[in-house]
Amino acid sequence: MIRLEDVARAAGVSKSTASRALSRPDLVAAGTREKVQRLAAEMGLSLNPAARALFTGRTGTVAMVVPSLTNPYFGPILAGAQRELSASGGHALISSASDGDREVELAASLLGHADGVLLVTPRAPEERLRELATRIPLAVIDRPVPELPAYVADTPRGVGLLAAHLLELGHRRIGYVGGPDGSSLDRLRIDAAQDRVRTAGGRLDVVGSESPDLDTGLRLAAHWPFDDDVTAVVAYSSYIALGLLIGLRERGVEVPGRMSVAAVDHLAAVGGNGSGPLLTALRVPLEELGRAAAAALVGSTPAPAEVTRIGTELLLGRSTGAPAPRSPRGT
Amino acid sequence: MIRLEDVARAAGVSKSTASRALSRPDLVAAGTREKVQRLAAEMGLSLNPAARALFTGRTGTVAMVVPSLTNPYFGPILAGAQRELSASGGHALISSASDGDREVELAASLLGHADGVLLVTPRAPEERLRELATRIPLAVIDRPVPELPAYVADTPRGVGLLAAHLLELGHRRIGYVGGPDGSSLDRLRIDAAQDRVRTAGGRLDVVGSESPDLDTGLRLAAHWPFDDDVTAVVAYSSYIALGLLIGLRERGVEVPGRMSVAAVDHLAAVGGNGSGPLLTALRVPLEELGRAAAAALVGSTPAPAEVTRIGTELLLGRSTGAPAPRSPRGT
DNA sequence: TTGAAAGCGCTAACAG
DNA sequence: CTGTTAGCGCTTTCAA
Repeated sequence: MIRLEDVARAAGVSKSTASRALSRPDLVAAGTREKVQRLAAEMGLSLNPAARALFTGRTGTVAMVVPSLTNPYFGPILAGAQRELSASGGHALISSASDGDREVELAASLLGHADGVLLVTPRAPEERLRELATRIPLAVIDRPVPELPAYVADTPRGVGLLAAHLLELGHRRIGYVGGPDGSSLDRLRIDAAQDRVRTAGGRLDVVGSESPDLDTGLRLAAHWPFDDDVTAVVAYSSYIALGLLIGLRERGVEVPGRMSVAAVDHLAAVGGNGSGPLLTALRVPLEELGRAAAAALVGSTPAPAEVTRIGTELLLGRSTGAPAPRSPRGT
Repeated sequence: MIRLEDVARAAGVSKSTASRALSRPDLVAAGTREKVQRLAAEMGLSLNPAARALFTGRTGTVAMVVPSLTNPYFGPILAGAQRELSASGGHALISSASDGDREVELAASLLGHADGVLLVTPRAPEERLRELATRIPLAVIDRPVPELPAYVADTPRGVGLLAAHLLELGHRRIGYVGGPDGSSLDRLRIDAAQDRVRTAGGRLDVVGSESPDLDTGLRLAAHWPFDDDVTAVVAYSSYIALGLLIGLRERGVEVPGRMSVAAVDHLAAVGGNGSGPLLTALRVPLEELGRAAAAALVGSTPAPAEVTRIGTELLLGRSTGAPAPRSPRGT
């Protein structure tokens, strides 16, 4: 590995001048500058990041902590953050934490390794997160933590749109498949949906704490957890929704004929061959979430310690339709 | 951030003794050792990784380069590698490279940041990869590169199993949906399937270069690319297979009644409620791939420069069955 | 505009 | 068993 000193010697200048020619070009004579830069490129100089970090105290790296690397929901978030980081010459450290304690522990252990930590849907108590933030720059994704820079997809608002759509189609009894207990965002979503549905004189039945898999959807379709008069279901995960769609159809329940299905993310809501996407869902700007949070962490100005909400968009697909008539009079 | 010197002072010893008490405890008197260790813990000492790396030349970090962070196929691989790394106190750097050039460029730029690089399904020419390996320790996942430590899922063998299964059910005309051009593994898979199918007097029809999405499957179901006498399809991605399953059923083609569908990975092959998994597929040990490759990179002994094949397992699901009779005599 | 020198925090020879 | 010392490669005062 070729060092600054090698280039300096080749250029016939001192280390200091070589260093300046690269990091503060305006401080050296044009001729010297160009010679050093050319040689650096030719010789393939790569400044030792450790030495650099030791002096500057900055690593150029941001760490991302996610609950799980296998959950496809986090992929786009990581991708967005990673793209933003490499655009500014930085790198992304990544790790997964099984629970809130491990999250905080991990983030703290990252102190000298990264300039900041991006916590994605962290589960530690707010107080611990705020305490952590006093030790290392923090940004949070998909959890609104007061007094911390947080970036959340405004899915509560989006679920309102979803509920409105279903109500407009005529549904009054709607099921909701919720996420892990203690997800503050899921609670907000449920509240938002409740509001709309109740206002319209309907009822929302909630089952909770389901994991975001196809499997969950298939299982729920097989062991139906809702009352028989439920005519539409919203799942917080599009994989659950897809599982429901497949499972219901396998059991002879037409979707959307007898049951409408919708999802709170758009990961599996694909396929618009003229007939519209497969699933009615919320388009959630996951990459943008990651990008914004990463930008907040690497930006020269400290990130504002406030919650930033990013809007979602209703994606009308062919998994929702008018409810089947209650008594088989029509058709 | 509290430094070694602070702890040394508090313990009334020199920096060197404090350093030794932590990294080579056997070289220090029991009393001193315990005092230093206790104080280090109490004061929350965290050794500066940059200083450490500057001296030792090792960062304790391994970089992983994947083609895409949004493709769910890579999640489990990353998870396996990351788990292995953190088990040995290391960290994982992550980035995605859009093409072969960028891959090599990226890996080279990682030189001082990571002790080694894990390339997942890299697309650069073998020669460039071998050249890269002379500059930084390398391990490759899911591409057999001679003279490099490579860990590949033996899906060619697995596809043979899949083909045998379909042939045994009575299928003779089988479709195959292949991946991006130039994937050496996919070529091997196609060859393996061809072999089996031809030997049994059947024919394999291949369409290629499809991206691994649900969407692709839906599209193919809508614009059927195979001859009408094809009675079974194998897709290299389970998301494509799932899309096919949904799309075909939506068009009234029963699966597996009129068309059998199978996949070369098990990501979407879920749901065994007594009736078996939704999809017939190959269980591919993705986490194990990541784990093994990461272990090779951090192990004290250099990784063997050879291809290690990891077996797959046939997962019989309810998306495959006997072909429908050609002429509608029976039933 | 440039060079000499100090030092970031740590570890490992080398004496004692 | 422990302390002193030097130095990893870089950046930045401080003088020239």
